[in-house]
Amino acid sequence: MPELQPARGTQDLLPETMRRHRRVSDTAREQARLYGFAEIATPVFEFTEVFARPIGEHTDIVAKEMYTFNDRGGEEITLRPENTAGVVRAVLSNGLTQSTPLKFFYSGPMFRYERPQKGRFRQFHQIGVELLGVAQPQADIEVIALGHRILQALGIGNRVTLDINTLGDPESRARYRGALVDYYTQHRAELSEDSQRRLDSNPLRILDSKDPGDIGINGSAPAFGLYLNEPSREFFARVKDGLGLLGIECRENPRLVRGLDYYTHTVFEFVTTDLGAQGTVLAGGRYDGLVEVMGGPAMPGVGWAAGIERLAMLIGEPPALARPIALVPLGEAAERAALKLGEALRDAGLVVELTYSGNLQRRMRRADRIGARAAVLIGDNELAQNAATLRDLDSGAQELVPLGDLPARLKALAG
RNA sequence: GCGGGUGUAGCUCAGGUGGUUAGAGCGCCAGAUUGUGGAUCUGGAUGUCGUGGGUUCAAGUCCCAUCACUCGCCCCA
Repeated sequence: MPELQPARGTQDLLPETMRRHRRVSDTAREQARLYGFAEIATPVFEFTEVFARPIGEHTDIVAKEMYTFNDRGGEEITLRPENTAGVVRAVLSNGLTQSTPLKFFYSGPMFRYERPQKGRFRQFHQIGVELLGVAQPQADIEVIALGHRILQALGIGNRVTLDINTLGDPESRARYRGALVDYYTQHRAELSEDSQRRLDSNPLRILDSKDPGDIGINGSAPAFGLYLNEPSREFFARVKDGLGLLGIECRENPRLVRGLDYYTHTVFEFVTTDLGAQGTVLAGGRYDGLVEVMGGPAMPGVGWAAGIERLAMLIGEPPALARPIALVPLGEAAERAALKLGEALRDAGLVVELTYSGNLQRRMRRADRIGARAAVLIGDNELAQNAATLRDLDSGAQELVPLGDLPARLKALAG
């Protein structure tokens, strides 16, 4: 074990970072609540099949990025690489399919065995929503609107753009995929090494290639529009219309292809150019076949997930913390009185920190360091009068205040 | 998994072509100020030079390996 380092791709969330994470997840949770999404939590690990089948055996996530191991009972377990499959499993396990629509919000850690990079970790955190049981495009529109609203609320609406595309229904997608395979197979030798591999694993991905040679070949690749059947075309048009109605700007990107097998119809990504190679900040789509693939009834679904780390890096400073009141006792009797006074002040809702050791000067310096709004000094003089010296640390003014008046006085200061 | 860059104090970084006890700023600690913080002044402590090998009379400095971070590819949030 390499000494005292965290395992590769993991990190400690120290208070400053944690506050940013909390700002992201709290904001998302609150906005999701306004749409009727209820928070749930599913296990951090599941039986491997829960992820392997729905995500797709040949996807990178399943083929090389899952933390999979056998537990002591011999079960094959996987740390969740994403949460949609877990949520669907929970829906099926708990018999929730009777009471659609289902609207869930979640927040928690995910795990992928990848080479770490800026905005990419082996343990990372996602917030996400899933809306199950609604086949209408209104579901797509609301889910995207919720993502949009969260980004706005976080103050980064102007740093991201929304890309949107459709993969059509399974029939359209299969026909298009067939056409692409035919086309690229004819040009197999000219394709980049990566794209030759993609041709076998996920041909739609070739459309998204950054290789200059591939881009040339893509120029005359068949367009999805020709293979979309009428219902799929109509569905996508209604999604776009709804977004327009809500004033949500988006860019139709026919090259937007999502990696997971379960997507159908709408796919979308909010992307930024401020995070290097990791541009995607919130992404998702519709997954109408997933529930059935996992052994449930035919049930449509749409959702998205967002990377908390990535969002936390984009947002500004979180709001300042409430400034504490510092208790500064001097002497044995005062220490005891301060302990009790602290509880009384906290009963009044004040943030109170004790200065634990040292002489007056040291304790006052400590009070200053923690950004205290005021210091409450208690020594023998004060005790004798059942009062305390209240010092305003911003103005430097101080006066003797009866203990009974302290909560009100401090609340006035803190407010 | 592939390719490039970086690794010296808690933090940000100096340390030409190898040469004695490895430096600065910030921060930290102590004092000036034994019932009063911030500012100032004075003094102090920082460290397996990422780790392990190698070359050399001598390695923070050169070589190899390894680990971590970082940028890009792949993929993705």
